Amino acid sequence: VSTTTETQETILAAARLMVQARGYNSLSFRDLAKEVGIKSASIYYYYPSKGGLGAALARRYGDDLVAYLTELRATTKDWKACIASYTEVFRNTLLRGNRMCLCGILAAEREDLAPEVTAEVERFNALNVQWLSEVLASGKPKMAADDVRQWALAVLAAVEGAQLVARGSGDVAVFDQVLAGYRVAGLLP
Amino acid sequence: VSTTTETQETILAAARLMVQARGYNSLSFRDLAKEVGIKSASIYYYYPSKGGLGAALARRYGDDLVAYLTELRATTKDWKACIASYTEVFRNTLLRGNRMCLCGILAAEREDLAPEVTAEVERFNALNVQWLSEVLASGKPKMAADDVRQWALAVLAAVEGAQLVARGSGDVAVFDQVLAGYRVAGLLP
DNA sequence: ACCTGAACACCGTTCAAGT
DNA sequence: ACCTGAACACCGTTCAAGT
Repeated sequence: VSTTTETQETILAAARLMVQARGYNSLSFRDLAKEVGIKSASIYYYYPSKGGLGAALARRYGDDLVAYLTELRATTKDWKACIASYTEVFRNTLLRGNRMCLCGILAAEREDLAPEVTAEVERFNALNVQWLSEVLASGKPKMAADDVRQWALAVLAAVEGAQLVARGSGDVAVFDQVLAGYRVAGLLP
Repeated sequence: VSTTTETQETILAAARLMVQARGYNSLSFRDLAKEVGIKSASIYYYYPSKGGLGAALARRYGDDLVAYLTELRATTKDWKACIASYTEVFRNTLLRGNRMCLCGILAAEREDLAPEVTAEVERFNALNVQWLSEVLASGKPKMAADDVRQWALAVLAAVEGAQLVARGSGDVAVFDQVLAGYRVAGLLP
């Protein structure tokens, strides 16, 4: 159980937006500190290193998504609507300044990540596969558990890929077109 | 028509591997120069800036892929075998040091790219969609051209996503599992 | 034509010092 | 408890100078 101070929250929020927009490597402690209103050296009072901040960032990102998805599943009965809301999350990220899923962009930068950050990225993927598996299984009750899991992993990868290519094109319409293609193929309901 | 010197080729080859492994932002001119056997300032004799090198890198990457794919299509009649070889290219990239498609990792770093580099990333995507469209159309001759193109774009995004998630997991088996999921869904033949 | 050392403003990080 | 300035070795880039 960890508590965070107000300053820590400000740091996390600002850093998240910066990393989603420009990547982990481009995150400058001096720029981040300027945004928060402190000096770059002060960040080290709250986080031991850039890796430490990155890990906290990824963990919080996963926690927030799980909170949203849990709530979504509790209030939305239709599994197809659940999947639609799921993909909408990734779409909205693009809409907000052509940003990427935090863990998607971290995956691309894997070789530069501290082990603690890599671990959080893997946890994030596992969380997504878990939730997707539950939703997909509720839609196809007769499907074998292993097949459902494989499907869930494919959905995660496909949506991350759609976001990556759309971002590279700088055009949300590409995201929509790719997802339409997934639906025609039967990957998405 | 542009010719490249021997030194330029050495720079391009070394830089490609470095960017695929660690990303564009992490590419250090000092490290690159050390690899080539010159000083970092000398790179500016061949390329006007990091952006200029990045653009040359992406263009060459696209050219090389097109050359391979054209040859592949000329020698392989079966469209399913063509698609299988296509995905194999991405798989092999992962196998060589957990590397990523150059333009995939550049797409993730889009906000930090010079406009000339972004343009090359978009060209790369277009090249892939074009080739995939031709192959898929040969497999489904009755499908409408727009639908084929949408399918092709979906395949590109899906494979890029599979690579991204697999790299984040540091495990090629994830790539294989995702692709198996695509095949079951019908996205891949 | 091709290469270099030295300088510039940047970066993450450390640390002794301030309140 | 919280913050800072100054220093370290890095970075891309420039440029005058070398052969």
